[in-house]
Amino acid sequence: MQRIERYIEAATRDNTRRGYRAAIRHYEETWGGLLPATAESVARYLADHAEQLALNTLRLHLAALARWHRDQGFPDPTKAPVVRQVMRGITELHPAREHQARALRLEDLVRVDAMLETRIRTGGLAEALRARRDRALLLVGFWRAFRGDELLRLAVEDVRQEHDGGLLIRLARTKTSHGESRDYPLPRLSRLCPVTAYADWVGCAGIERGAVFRGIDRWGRVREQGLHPNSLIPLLRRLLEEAGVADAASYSAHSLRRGFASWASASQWQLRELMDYVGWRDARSALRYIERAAPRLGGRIERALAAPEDASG
DNA sequence: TCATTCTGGCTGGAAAGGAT
DNA sequence: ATCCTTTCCAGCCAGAATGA
Repeated sequence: MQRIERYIEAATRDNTRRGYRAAIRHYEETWGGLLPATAESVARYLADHAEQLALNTLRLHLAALARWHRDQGFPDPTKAPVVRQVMRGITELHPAREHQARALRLEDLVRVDAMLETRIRTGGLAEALRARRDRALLLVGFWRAFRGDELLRLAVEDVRQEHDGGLLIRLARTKTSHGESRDYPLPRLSRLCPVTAYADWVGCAGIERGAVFRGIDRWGRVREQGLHPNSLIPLLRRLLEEAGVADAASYSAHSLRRGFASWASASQWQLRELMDYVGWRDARSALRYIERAAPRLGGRIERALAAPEDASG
């Protein structure tokens, strides 16, 4: 019995459970709804929050309510026609304006890297060590376009030296792959090299197993555990701020992933290449970034007009 | 000072479902 | 059969409080 529960537990991430719990609490306590709910009350609940909450949040709350009813063995009121119609109406009247993380530009990466380089050469022991960590974090994060959680979950056991001088990183778990792990190559570069930065950090910190990116206290002692996911954003912003990047507070952990994707699309990477490298299975995910680089499209068309060419595609 | 914890709200991405 | 939309759930972000 206990074994079953263990697997059921593992089927849903903590974060999802947390989100659902919050949604149910919101329905019951904040709004005063009764459970099990009727389709009409769910529709009213949605209408009452249509102006305050984002469309995606309403969808999340709906998913939580559906899940609750399914789990308790009640009919699911969220699938009723009224509810669907109300959702459609909200979509119509309050269209979502989604906010995307700001892409980190290569020139800003260069600035931060230069600053860290200086610290490594001239800083004190603790300062230089921290600079080594930050540099590895930044360069691996950017060139591999990892999500924040993937970056912080990285362990030295997952990293293998390749014959060509690059690294091969095995991620056992990403946001979208559950069972199987996947290998991501990390190339050696002539400048802003993530492989060198990684080796330098791991070597100097004497990390032989476990988390790659760890906390460092003010005396320069490296912790056993990895950095907490919530520490990444403040860390990154501080680096950008110190390097003099304008509007440092507007960047986030996802800016590394976005930054790489924007750079790649601006550097004429093909859609397929980008999808394969970053690990997107759906072209639309990659297209989002390419559309961001749309101003360049004009330039490409101009060039193509100026230099008539064959119609190979 | 450098980092973690907590929790509400939001975005992202694959797969299922539906329309044509 | 193909394309588009919806669903579901995973992770991202903010910001304040709290430690070592």
